[in-house]
Amino acid sequence: MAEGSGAAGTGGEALLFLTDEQLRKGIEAMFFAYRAFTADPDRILDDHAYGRAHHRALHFINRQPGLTVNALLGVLGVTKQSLNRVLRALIDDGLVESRVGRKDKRERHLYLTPKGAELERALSDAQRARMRAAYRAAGPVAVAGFRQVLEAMMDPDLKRHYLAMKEGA
Amino acid sequence: MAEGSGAAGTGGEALLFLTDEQLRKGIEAMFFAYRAFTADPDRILDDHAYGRAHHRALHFINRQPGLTVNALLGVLGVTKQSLNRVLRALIDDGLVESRVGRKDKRERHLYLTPKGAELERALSDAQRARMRAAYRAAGPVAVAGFRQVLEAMMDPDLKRHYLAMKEGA
DNA sequence: TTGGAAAGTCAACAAGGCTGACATAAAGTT
DNA sequence: AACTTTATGTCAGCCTTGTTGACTTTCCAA
Repeated sequence: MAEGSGAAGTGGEALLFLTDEQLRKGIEAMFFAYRAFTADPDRILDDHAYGRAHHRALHFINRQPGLTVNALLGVLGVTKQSLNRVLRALIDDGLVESRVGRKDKRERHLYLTPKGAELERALSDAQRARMRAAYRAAGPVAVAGFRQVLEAMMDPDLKRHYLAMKEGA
Repeated sequence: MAEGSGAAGTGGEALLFLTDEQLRKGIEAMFFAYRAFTADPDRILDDHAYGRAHHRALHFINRQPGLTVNALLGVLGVTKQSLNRVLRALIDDGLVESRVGRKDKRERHLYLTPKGAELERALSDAQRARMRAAYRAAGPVAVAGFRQVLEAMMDPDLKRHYLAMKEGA
C-alpha cells in the first residue's frame, strides 16, 4: 500500500506523514526523548537512594494532596504491593504523611511533608527546566501539536487520570 | 512571575505556554502517553517470554542490519553485560544472527533471521498502529510540532543516534 | 451480624538495570 | 617480537521495581 500515491482518493494533499517511515521516526523520537525526559530527575534521585517510582509517587501526591492510596494506585498503574514498598520508604523517611480518612477510616490520605515537598520541587524543577527549554525552542504552535499527538496516543481508559487535572491549579 | 503580563518586553504575544502549569501538563502527557506507547508491544512480548529490552534490540537491529554490538550498545545506552543477556537469548532462540566481521574479526555484526524479522514486524505493527491512529487524529501540523518538541527535548549527545537514521529507508 | 471493600504485610520471584573482575582474540603500536 | 588497546563475552553479585499469591485487620453498609 501507499505506493507512490498514498493519498489516492483524498484529493491530492499527500498523507506522507502516515508512511511507515514517518511512523518509525515518531517511535524513535518517543524512545530517545523519554530517555532525556527522565535523565535529570534520575540524577538527583541517585543522591537520595530513591528511584523513579518514588519520583512518580511524589509527583502525584503533590498534584493532588490528600488522594487515597487506592486513587494513587489507579493513576500509577502498579500493584499495591509494589506501591507499598515505595510509599513505606517515603513515609518512614518523613517525606510523605499518611492520614486516616475522616469519613472512611479505612482510607489513607497522602500528603507531602515539607521535606517531601522540597524533594518534589527539586525533581520537578529539573524536569520542567528541560521541558521549558524544549517548548521555548519549538514554539507555541509546535507545543500544541505535541500535546495533541500525545493525548491522542493515550489509552482512553487511562486518559481520565490525565484529564482529571485539566482544570487544576 | 508571569502575573498578568508574563510577556513583558516581548511585544504582547503571551508566553502562557511556558507557565509551570503548562509544563506540568506536558510532563504528565509524556508519562501517560509513554505508558500507552509501550502497552501494545508489551502484550505481545508477554506471550513470548521476552521483555521490552528484547524489543528494543530487535528494533535497532532491524533498522540498521549488520550493526556491531558496540554500536547497538551506544544506541541503547546500557551496559554490555545487560545487553549481552538479552542478545544471548535472541541468538540462542534463532531470532538474531551474529556474524564475525570481515574486515575486523573482533567485531560481531548483528542481523535478524526470518524468525526475528517476523517478531519484529509483529511488535512494530502494533506500535505503529497506535502511532498512526494518533497521527491521523491530530493531523500533519500537530505531528510536525510533536516531532519538533521531542527533538528539542533530546540530549544533544544522544540525539545523534536519532539523526543517524534521518535519511534512512 | 455478616459480607465485602480498603489497606497493609509477608514471601517469593523475574526482568533488566548496574558494577567489578577476568578471558580471549584481533588489531594496532613501538 | 612484545606490548597495548579494542571488541566481545562471561561470571558473580547487587539493586530497583514490577509481578502473584496468601493472609490479616479494619470498618462501612446492607
